[in-house]
Amino acid sequence: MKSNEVSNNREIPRRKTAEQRRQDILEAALKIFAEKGYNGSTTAEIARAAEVAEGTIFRHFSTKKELLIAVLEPKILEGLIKLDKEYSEDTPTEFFRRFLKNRMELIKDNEALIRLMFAEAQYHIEVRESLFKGILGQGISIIRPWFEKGVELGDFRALPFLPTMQSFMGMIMFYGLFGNVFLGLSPEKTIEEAADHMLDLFLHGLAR
Amino acid sequence: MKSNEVSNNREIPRRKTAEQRRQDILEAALKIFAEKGYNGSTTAEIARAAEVAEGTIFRHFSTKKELLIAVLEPKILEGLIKLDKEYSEDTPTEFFRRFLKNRMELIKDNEALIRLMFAEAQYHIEVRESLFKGILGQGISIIRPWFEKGVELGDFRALPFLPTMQSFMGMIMFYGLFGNVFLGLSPEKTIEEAADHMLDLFLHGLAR
DNA sequence: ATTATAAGTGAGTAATCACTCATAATATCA
DNA sequence: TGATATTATGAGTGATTACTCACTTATAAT
Repeated sequence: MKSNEVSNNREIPRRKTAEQRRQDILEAALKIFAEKGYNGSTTAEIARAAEVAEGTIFRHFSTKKELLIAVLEPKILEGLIKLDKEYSEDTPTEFFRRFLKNRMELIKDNEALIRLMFAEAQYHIEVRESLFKGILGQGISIIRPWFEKGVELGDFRALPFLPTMQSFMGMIMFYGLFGNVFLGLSPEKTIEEAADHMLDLFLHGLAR
Repeated sequence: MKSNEVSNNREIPRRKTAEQRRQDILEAALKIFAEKGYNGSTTAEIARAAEVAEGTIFRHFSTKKELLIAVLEPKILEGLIKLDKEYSEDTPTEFFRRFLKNRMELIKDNEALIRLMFAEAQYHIEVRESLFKGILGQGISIIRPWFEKGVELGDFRALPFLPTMQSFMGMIMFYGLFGNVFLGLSPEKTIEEAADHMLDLFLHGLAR
């Protein structure tokens, strides 16, 4: 019988599964890393936050850096897949609205993770590559056909694709990562509102 | 007579001025910090890069953190002032073009500094404040009257100021900090071209 | 029950780090 | 030319850190 199955009246400690421990450590590591940066965090502190002994970390991850990679690597793609069921009946404009909202929500939901990713991407090549493949690259390749469709239909102007996307991504990223911190925007604004404003600006511009 | 003044034929070491030494250290520190981050850099390494003894660093800066602050603090405002001579004859649109170009050049010229600043702003309040006051805040306050003038003249739509600026700043920052790295944009494109494209997009939008 | 395996622990370790300080080198002043 | 002040030096220091390992505890297999 599996020992974790049913409560019996013996008063004995029940151990979490190895997988659960791993998750505890990952969760704690994300928290600490996001707070203090990779080099500013200690394995002792992470262990404390995860409520495990320091040695336990190294049973699950052979080095601190491997822990960082594990924190960043897998989660990224989770939220991206949804969009891949192509709503092929959408107009390009409708697609952009959906995409924008999805990304803004994704960023808000994983703010610590993404912030950490951008910060550490500066110093670790692996992270940089992961960031490009995971967030920026995926976004670009999903958008591209819709962009081109929009141009064909005459809905969009035939602007150069990559520079245009760079600006678009910049708007989104900056909103999620720095917006509320630096510009003191009212946080009670919903993502919905913010997304609508950004889309309006992106599609129609500031000029009358 | 000042000892550093004229070359004489005695073969003796000439000491740099204290100020010059300070600059050497600051320059080296910027390089190393930008490369590896604050916590990833060691004072020994900075000393080596500056070609001074490690102790010398601490004669000029009492702590490593003070060195970081000194690296970031003063330079920021240098490039900003130019714009303050108000070209009051400009149209709002012309102002935005000038502003955009100025900021993009400023970012390109100080890429390491600004990249470092954004990275460390996550972890040090002083840096965060300095970033807001120095780059983002200044930009916002310079733009505002021109934005309002543009709305009054009927050149611009009456969009909410801060969210609009957030997107604008996002486009600029992302271009400077991540654009070439992540999106593989052709680096032979001049800033001029990039700025013109960004302004076009910002003013008129993607939609036809 | 007994044994075998997997998982957890935390004191210990070698390396590294920011910072100090006694000494030396250079510059300034009398 | 000395006397004094300023700046530079780098070996030394205590604190911190990532990682190890001998050992304990829990679970699975026989």
